[in-house]
Amino acid sequence: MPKGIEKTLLSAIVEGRIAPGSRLSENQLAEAFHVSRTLVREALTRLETRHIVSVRPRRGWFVNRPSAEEAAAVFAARRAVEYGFLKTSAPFGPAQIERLKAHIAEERAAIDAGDKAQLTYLMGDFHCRIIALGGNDPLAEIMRNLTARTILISLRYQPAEGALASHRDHCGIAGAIIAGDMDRAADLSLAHLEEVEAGLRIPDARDPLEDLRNTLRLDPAPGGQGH
Amino acid sequence: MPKGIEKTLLSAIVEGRIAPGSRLSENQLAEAFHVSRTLVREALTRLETRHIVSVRPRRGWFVNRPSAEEAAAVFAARRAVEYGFLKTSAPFGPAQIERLKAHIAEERAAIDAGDKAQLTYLMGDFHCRIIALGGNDPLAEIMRNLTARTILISLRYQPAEGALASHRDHCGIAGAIIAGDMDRAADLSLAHLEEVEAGLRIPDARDPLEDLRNTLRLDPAPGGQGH
DNA sequence: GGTGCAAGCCTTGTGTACAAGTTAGATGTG
DNA sequence: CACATCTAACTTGTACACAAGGCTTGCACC
Repeated sequence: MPKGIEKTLLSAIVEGRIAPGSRLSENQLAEAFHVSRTLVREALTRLETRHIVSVRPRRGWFVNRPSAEEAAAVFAARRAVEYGFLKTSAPFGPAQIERLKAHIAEERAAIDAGDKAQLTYLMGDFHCRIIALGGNDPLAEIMRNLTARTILISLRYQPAEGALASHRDHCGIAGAIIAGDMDRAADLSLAHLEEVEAGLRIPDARDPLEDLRNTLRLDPAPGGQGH
Repeated sequence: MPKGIEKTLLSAIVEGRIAPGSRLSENQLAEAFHVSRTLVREALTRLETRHIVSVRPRRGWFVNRPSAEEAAAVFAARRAVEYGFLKTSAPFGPAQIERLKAHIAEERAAIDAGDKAQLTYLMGDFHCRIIALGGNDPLAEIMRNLTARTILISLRYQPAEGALASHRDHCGIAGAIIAGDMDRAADLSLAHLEEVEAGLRIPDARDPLEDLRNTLRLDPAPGGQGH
């Protein structure tokens, strides 16, 4: 059961329904899931090990708001993992290529529909699925976690969408993979991630105002507080 | 406090004091750590998310015994991560090189001392420290987890030590890094990991006897049960 | 002797009670 | 009115109690 709670919470977070910085009350969650705090705590603990949420003692659980340093590190980690995966992988087979094409189509559909949250999710999921298609579970899980953290970063620092540009990049990467040119795919991936990172609006770290704002804005409330 | 329990348990496991397959009793651990089962469970849950232990419902917690498939996947993941890290990293500076040399010296000392468990630990830690020296925390944590799993694999499948050969490889990789040739270091790393994996004594998967033995050997008892 | 069954012990799973600490708001005081 | 202080409500932290299911062992029966 707690695995389900973890999954549900994570979905809500990466799909943008719970904003970074939100407080997650054990009691409210327990009530919402119709379980005791015990299971909620287990789920939150699991998410903490994945760096999705963190707890401040006696204060509460909060959805992580990645710092500029953490954001840079996560992007660098993604570059290393994705580049390493593509460079050490054999070219994809027909079945894998088919599913890759399916994802690209999904992205285009989301763009046409104009669903921003869904789009943010799909943009991250692209990289995830590529690795998942490789069939390496540990690596896929690593990528899932990094992607989730990336979404937290995007939600915090990416006001406008470079989504269209991302989609173009994705098409290029997918094209290289489909052509069997993993080396080119790796290079394109690297460039793509650098471009996305460069597009983030990360405020000047030495601006004391930013820290102040973070300190003051404490609990944006996770959702409606039913009757 | 539970973080400390997690750390202590993990140390005991990766240093070979608790064998893969051992059962970890919540009650015994609670008694040993002078805490309630609650905190022990939290620590075990954390280790479960890291794929170090797993729980079989109403049966107990067990230190993971990686299957042949999992072992292959973990090695492939390590290759991707390590290769990607080296390929996307800038050459090391003097301070980093110094600490790299220190590790090599440590390895040699352990070899001379002949401490097999310590050696297994250091052999894995080499790759860990390289990435840690890069200063990327998320990637370092990923590598720590993969390394821990690799140790479980080694403890299970590596009867004799290719430790000397590994040390030679490590010297070569370190040498390339020190020379500032990250590309060569990456290639050497790849070859090294392939060699280590090839040296594993993984039994024929289609041998039913192996599965039987796994099924039968249930709980080798985690340690002495004295008071 | 062999076999099936059942009771008791031991395991984890989950809920609940209380302890410790933080925050917000009311209240009294200058 | 401004400000310090104290109290009350709410947070997580931890222990504990009980529930549910699995394994072992002893016993009855064939």
